[in-house]
Amino acid sequence: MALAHAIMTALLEDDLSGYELARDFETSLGFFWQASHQQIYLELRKLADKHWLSKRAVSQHGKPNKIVYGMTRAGREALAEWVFSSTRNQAAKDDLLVKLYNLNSDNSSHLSGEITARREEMMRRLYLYEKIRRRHYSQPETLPTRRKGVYLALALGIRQGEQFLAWCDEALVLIATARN
Amino acid sequence: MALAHAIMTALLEDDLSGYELARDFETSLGFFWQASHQQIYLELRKLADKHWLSKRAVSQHGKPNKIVYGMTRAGREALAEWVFSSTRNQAAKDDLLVKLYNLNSDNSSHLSGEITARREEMMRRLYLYEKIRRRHYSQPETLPTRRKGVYLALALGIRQGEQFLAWCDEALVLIATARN
DNA sequence: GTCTACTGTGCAAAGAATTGCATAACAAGT
DNA sequence: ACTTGTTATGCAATTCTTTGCACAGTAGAC
Repeated sequence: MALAHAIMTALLEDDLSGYELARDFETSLGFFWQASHQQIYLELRKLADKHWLSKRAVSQHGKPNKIVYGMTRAGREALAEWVFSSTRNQAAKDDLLVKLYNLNSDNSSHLSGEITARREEMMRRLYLYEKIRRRHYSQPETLPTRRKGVYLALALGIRQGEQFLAWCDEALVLIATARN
Repeated sequence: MALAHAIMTALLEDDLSGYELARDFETSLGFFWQASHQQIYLELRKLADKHWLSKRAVSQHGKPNKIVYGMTRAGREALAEWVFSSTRNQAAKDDLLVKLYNLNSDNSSHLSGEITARREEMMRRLYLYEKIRRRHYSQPETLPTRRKGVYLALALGIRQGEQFLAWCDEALVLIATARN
């Protein structure tokens, strides 16, 4: 049920269409909960059927029309309640680490390549994170409560990201010695 | 397809039954790829049907009989090939972070509790990690290639785990100030 | 004897997620 | 005119994962 709640969380402050949500998911909440547009559109319809979201068509000029969703009172209540539910231990699924268990001299250069690619992706992401932090969260203690939570998610992303970069460097060095 | 490959990876060195695999998944590879026993049993049967795994019944005394699976030549080849496939960007789904986006004075003490619980779980896990590292991976440079890969997965787990602990402390402090 | 815990394997239904495809309005460039 | 790119929404099939249940043998405690 968490996708539904992630979507509602994203709609807490702004009403958004499926397309806008899907795009936002690539940059903010989506860092902590990925979803494809198919999933999002389907879930939005389900949530509207449940009356946790309201739905309205918006005509646009210069662009196709869109359907904008917003939180209802029932939705807000359901979301608030969900926060109190017990959190299941998270996913933790990473192909790359499973692949590393299979490291050998044949695949070491391929795996180095994968790690390098991941490193670069993480660099880009960290750059974004840092930009957001500087811009909106430079003084976390003074933020209103809800924003403190958002800051903390960001802070974890930054910590983990930086650690990941350091790990990539360690890994690349160690794998390089394995190639001989 | 990655569950199949995670299972085969676990079977690279030892032949195991579904039960043993499920148990091992809770402590080693399972740190990077979680799976329930239902999933594992099903996947094992599928893999045996595909002839990527061999299957043999083993009678035991003092315990129910079991079915032990082992890698076949075809399985090893398929696994080796899979390592070269492109790795999709990983899951990244964490309820707790979505919940943090909903932080407010009502739920702050609940969320502190969740974070505390996570922190303790991570402490236990780190303790395990460190034990394994000291015991088997104290000198990574001298390990045979494959073991270097396993070490690297462990090293990432340790780095991320330590960072997570630090983050929990940061979060608990910040949330405590939010409660007022 | 009965209860609890551990070992061991499995089915079935529901829910979540991926993959591939399909459609369509409009803008801007060639 | 034609192609490319962005905005915008959706269906269908398949695969993956979770949840709940079921069965069964053995050991040890009470």
